[in-house]
Amino acid sequence: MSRRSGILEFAVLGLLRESPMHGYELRKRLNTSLGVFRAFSYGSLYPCLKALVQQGRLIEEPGNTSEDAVPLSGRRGRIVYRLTAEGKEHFEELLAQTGPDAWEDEHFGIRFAFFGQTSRDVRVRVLEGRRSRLEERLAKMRASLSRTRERLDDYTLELQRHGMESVEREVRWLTELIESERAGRDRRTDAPEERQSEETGGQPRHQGGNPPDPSEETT
Amino acid sequence: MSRRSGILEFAVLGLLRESPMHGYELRKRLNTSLGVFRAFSYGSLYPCLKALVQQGRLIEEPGNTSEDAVPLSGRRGRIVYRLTAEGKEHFEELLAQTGPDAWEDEHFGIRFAFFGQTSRDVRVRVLEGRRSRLEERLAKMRASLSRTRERLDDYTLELQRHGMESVEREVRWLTELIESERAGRDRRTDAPEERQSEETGGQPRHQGGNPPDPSEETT
DNA sequence: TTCGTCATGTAATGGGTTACATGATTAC
DNA sequence: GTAATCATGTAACCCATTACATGACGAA
Repeated sequence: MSRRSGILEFAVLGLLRESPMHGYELRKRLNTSLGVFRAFSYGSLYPCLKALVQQGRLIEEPGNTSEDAVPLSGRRGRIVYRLTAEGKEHFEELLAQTGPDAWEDEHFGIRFAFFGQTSRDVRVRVLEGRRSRLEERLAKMRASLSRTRERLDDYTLELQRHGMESVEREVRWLTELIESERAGRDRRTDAPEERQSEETGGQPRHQGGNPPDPSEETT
Repeated sequence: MSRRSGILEFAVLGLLRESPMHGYELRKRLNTSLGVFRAFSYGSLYPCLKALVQQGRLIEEPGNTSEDAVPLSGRRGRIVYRLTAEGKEHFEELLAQTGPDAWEDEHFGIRFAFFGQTSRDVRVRVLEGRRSRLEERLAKMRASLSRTRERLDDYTLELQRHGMESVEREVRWLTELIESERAGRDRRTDAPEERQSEETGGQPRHQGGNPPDPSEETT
C-alpha cells in the first residue's frame, strides 16, 4: 500500500546511500545540493521515511551520528536513517531503470544528480533520452509557431521565443555531455566490459561521517 | 467550496476573454499557446469550467459557435463557454494582483502570457518581482557553492553550474524586458496617467469569432 | 463496420503542501 | 526565562492526473 514512488523516495535513498542522516538534515540537503529544482517539506519527507522503513529499505538508529564531541544527550529523538542491504539493492535497480520517465522534467534533474553512482551506459541512455525528448518538444514549438493562424500577441510570442531558446540551449548542453561521456573510450558495442576509473575522476563515495557543522537553513 | 484558485482558472478566464470556446478547443489552446510549460487534462479542465459556471463567471451556450458553414448538427453537445460581466471583472482583478505568487515559477509564465491584457505598471512590477526572486535564488546557489564542505561530485556540480547559467540568462532577459517596458515613456511616478498606445504595437484584442479551423491535436 | 477524431464527463488516486502540535537544546 | 533553531510528526487539504465511460460523426 501507498506506492510511494516518485522522486522523493529516489532522492532519499540516493542521499542516504552516501551517508546516514536524520530527517532534518536530509531535508536541508534535499533543498541545497539537489534542491535547485524542488523543495520538499517535512510533511512529505517524514511519511516517506516511515514507509521506507516499513518496506525494509531503511533502518532507524538512535541519535549521535558519530560525533564524539557532543556525544550523548543528542537533541531529542534524532533518528538517524541508514540504508539496509535491500534498500541499497532497490536503489541500484532504480538507478538502472531507463524508462521514459527518466527524462521527464521532474525526474531528469534528480537522475543527473546521482550520475556519480550510475553506470556509463545508463548515463548515456538517459542523456540521449532527454535530448530527443527536448527535440520533440522543439519540433512541436516550431510547428505551432509556423501555424500563422493562431495569431498570438507579442508577449506570448516573446515567451515562446525565450522558451525555445532555453530548450535549444539545454540540447546543446546535453550534446556536449554525451560526447564527453563517449570520449571516455567506447567504440560502441565492442569492448567486453568497460573498466571505469578515470572517467569522472572517480570521486570517493561514502566518506562516512559528515562534519559536525550542520550549516544553516535555506530559509 | 472548492477554492479552484490556481493557474488553470486564470488561464481559462484569460483565453475565454479573447474569444468564447468549448472545452475541447480550450484544452488544445492551453497546451499550445500557453502550454510550453504545463499540459492540462480534461480531468481538471471540465470540473474547473463547471465550477466557474456555478460561480457565475461563465455561461454555457449550446454549440455551433458562429460557423455558418457546418451550421447545425454540431458534434454532439459541444458547449461553448463565454465570460460573463462578472467573470470579466474577476479576471481583471486577478490580472491586477501583484502578490508574491505572481513571480513564482508556475505562475509567472501564465502571467506573462496575458501581459497583452495587463497594464504597464503591473507588468513592470511582475517582471521586477520575478527578477529579484531569481536573484535571491542565485545568491543562495552561490553561497552553497562556496561552502567548500558539502563536497559535491562532478555531476552535481555540473548540474548546479548549468542551473545557475540558466537563471542568469533569465535575469538578463528580464532586465531587457523591463528596460523596454520603461522605454515606452515613463519617468516614474510623475505623469498623471499614461496613455498607452504604441508601446507594444497595441495588438487588437477581442477580434471575436475564431476561424472555423479547429487545428490538430498536440499529441 | 470499424477506426480515428471530436467531445464531454466522473471516480479514484497521487504526490505533494500548509498549518498545526510538540518538545528539546542552545544562545542571549 | 525567553527566543531561535533543531527536530519530529500528523491531519487536512490542494491541484492536478489517470483511467475509465460514453457517445456522435466522418472517412476508409
